[in-house]
Amino acid sequence: MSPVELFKALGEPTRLEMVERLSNYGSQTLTSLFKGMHITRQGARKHLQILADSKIIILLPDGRNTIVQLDQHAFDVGKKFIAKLELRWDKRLEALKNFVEKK
Amino acid sequence: MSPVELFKALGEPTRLEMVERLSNYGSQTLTSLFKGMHITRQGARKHLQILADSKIIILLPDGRNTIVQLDQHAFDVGKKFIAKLELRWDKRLEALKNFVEKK
DNA sequence: TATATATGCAACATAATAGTTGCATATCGA
DNA sequence: TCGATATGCAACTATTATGTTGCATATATA
Repeated sequence: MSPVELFKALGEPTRLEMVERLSNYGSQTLTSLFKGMHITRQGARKHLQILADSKIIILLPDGRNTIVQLDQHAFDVGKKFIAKLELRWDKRLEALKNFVEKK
Repeated sequence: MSPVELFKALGEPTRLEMVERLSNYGSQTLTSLFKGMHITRQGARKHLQILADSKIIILLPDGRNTIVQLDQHAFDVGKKFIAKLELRWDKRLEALKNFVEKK
């Protein structure tokens, strides 16, 4: 999963709220998850598919229900990406500092 | 800045590449930044405006140039968001573990 | 076995996004 | 000063994303 895809999936209000709900209240069925949100079941289903494609959630069919659960490693790619960029940032600042001091 | 806005800004290939370039090579002018990317200057400018609105970069007019630099705290909101969600996740797992053990 | 519940898929309408072209403006340097 | 360079803004187009309605299917449960 690429960082772009992860960020894109999280960069939509309805989807991010779904992720927060799952984080707060744990796994639940598709129907219970979108209730209270101003969207139809089919609309919610599309968002869940996008989150599943991005490996943020897992959709588990269970009889007539579909259980939605957060993927344990949902944010790993994002965390790594950010850490890598911040490391480079720091290294450049360090190099700049050394350069200035040597003058 | 909200997490949604941050993730949305980062969830686009051209913008994410711009952020990576800034991280790798440091601050540079608008023109040097988009060169080599398959996009016009005006197209690039739109993306930079979005990144600036999201407080990921800072646009500094300097004579006829515009210096683009990464904001030092660009990812803070995102890191906090992820940390908060993962903490909740862990707490729920802990509670579940305790519940099961007591049975 | 009916009936209610939970879901999936496809088609469509609308809104948002990405990217372009065209034109205007400002600044640097010979 | 004059040409080259660097930029900004507005209008337009094409593509993508969001969200809906409608219909079909599967599974609980009374």
